[in-house]
Amino acid sequence: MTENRKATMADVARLAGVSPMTVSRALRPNTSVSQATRDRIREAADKIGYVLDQTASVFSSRRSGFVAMTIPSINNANFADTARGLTEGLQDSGLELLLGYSDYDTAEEERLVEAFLRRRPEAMVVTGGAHTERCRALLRGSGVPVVETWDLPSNPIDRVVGFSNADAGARMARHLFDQGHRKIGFIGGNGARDTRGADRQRGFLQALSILGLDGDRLITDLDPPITMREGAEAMDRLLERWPDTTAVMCVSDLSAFGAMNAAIRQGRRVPEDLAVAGFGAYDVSEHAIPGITTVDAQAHRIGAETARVILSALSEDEVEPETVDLKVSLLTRRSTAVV
Amino acid sequence: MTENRKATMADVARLAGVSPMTVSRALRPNTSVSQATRDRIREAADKIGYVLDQTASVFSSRRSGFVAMTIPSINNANFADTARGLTEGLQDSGLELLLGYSDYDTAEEERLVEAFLRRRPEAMVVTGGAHTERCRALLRGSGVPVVETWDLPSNPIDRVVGFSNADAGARMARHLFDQGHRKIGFIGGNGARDTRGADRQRGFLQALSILGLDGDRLITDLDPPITMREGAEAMDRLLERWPDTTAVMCVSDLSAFGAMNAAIRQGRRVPEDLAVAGFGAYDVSEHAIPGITTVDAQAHRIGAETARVILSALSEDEVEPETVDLKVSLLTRRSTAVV
DNA sequence: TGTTCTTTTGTTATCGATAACAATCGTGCG
DNA sequence: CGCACGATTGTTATCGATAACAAAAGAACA
Repeated sequence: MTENRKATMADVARLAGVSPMTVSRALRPNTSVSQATRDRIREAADKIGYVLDQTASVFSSRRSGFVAMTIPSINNANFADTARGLTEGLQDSGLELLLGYSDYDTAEEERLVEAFLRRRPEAMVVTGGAHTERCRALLRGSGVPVVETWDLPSNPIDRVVGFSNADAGARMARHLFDQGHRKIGFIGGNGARDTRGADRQRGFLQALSILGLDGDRLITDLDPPITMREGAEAMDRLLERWPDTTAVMCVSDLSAFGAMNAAIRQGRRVPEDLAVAGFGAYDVSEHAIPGITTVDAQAHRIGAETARVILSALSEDEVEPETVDLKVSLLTRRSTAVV
Repeated sequence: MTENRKATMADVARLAGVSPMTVSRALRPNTSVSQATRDRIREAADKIGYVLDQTASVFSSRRSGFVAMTIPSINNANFADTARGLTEGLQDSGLELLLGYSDYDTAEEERLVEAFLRRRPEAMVVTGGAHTERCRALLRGSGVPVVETWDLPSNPIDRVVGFSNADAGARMARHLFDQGHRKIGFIGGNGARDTRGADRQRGFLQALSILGLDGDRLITDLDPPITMREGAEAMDRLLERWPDTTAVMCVSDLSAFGAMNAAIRQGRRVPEDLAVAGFGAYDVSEHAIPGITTVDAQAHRIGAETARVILSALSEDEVEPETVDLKVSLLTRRSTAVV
């Protein structure tokens, strides 16, 4: 317990009367060590409270045993679900997941990626397809599989597991149109930071244009992450400027919830006077009153598929980098119902 | 880019015409290297796309450069805020934060802690004061500062930055009593897993008892994490069993939101017919209609204080392990207003 | 019993950086 | 000019585990 020096394998080996190499083997699975020896070594290790020095192990074996992932925000149920799916998918392989968050900032992402690469991960997962040039170069030169997620970059670095954010936006525009709306607004973020949100907006506006509608009812000067508060303030501004708006799509469910409740506080009825839609299939959109129409991006499945792609890339056989397009689905709820 | 072998310091050294040691110094701050040499080396490193092998660096210097933290759930705004506060507080020291989540399971926490310790973190942060015996032994024997957070354990392992969950529950019980309620329920989780939630419940019931009220209107068989859905279902069950209940505290804001909206869907008016309160000061409690009374546990500050405690523990001078009790504050909103 | 094959254990070299110490360079000052 | 001292650079040993190869011990069979 209170040793001045931490125990090493040599200490365990001495106590168990074997060589350090045998200790090394005994503490790992799938190694050729007799059960009796293994037990004796395990016991000796426990006795002196030996904890493997993985820093030495990693250095020696050149296997770090982890996969690194950068996400824009740690406090986001969608990315958390993806991380969970990825963790679960990696479990059996013994790979751990290390997470870092970039705060929707590509410069910070670059810093993070570099910090991770210094620790020699066995694969890298990043969110989105927008990165600094240097970040792309670092990832390309890393020599490990790279997976871009939550997006379908036109010029991918390596592997991709995502969906079309533009499509998701377009889907919602058509839905609102189908519900009879012709004066439709959008609340979203400053696209320079949240490029996926910007893609949804782009797809949304493109669809409006195809449908012959104006796309000028926009509040898009918010700084990601767009929270409930930002959604609420944006809705107040939007309705002040364009009071005859009948439907609004928000870049995320959180902002949609804030926006919807801001409208309700103003005395509008949802969906009778105003339809509201979000994105992401967060819990809050299901439990809000009324329930909020949203898009399910299958966050968990993105993680699971990413795990599969990584494991296949790390397998012996030569594998062609793949791009997995997970289609999104529309969840229609009362917030956009025709009444 | 496409080297078959990754570049090492020796390669950079050769290119820059210096010794590997000088390269090592040049790539670290606060080292004695002339500006000219430093520039030349940096340039050479960039040229061949050299990325420091931190696994070797860590091994050699016995400084891993990271602090590990276990949290019960990654998808929880409170713990995310704490993690953010901790990250920010550690930034200047060059320490990174690695997160792992235990899924409200002490056995999983033990596994996580052991995995982290193998990588020799410079400090360990855990959530709560309940751990397996072996986990406590591992942490005690780790030789690094350990901080337990979000709790005030009676028998701490080392350092503590938290608050009294029992107090928080009691505060809310008294508040509901003061608002005139006498038939008060509680919705929470299975205490074996979420011990902090159980502490809030204990404090809550103790306060009710002191106030001379019954504490039997309980729905506490839920499995953490308690989501909006669980809150909603629990409220349905609670109101079916005890229809005359006039106030309910929920173990978290998420469950409170689900519970409140379930009651509203049943036709109850909040707060006129039923008061609802939560815990955690999540965004949703502020933006819900009506706003939900809650307890602000200062999640971000817990992280910031934890960073301070760690840095002080890692400083040269001998420091006595400290316990920081961050008091909570009650945020009263319309969901518990007298009308 | 001796031979062959498999399983178990041991030996040696090595991963890439940095600590600790040594040497050299450069500058200021008497 | 020569000395002293600080700044800069180099040399050597080392961190702790594991890969690769080698040897020994057991098992199987004729």
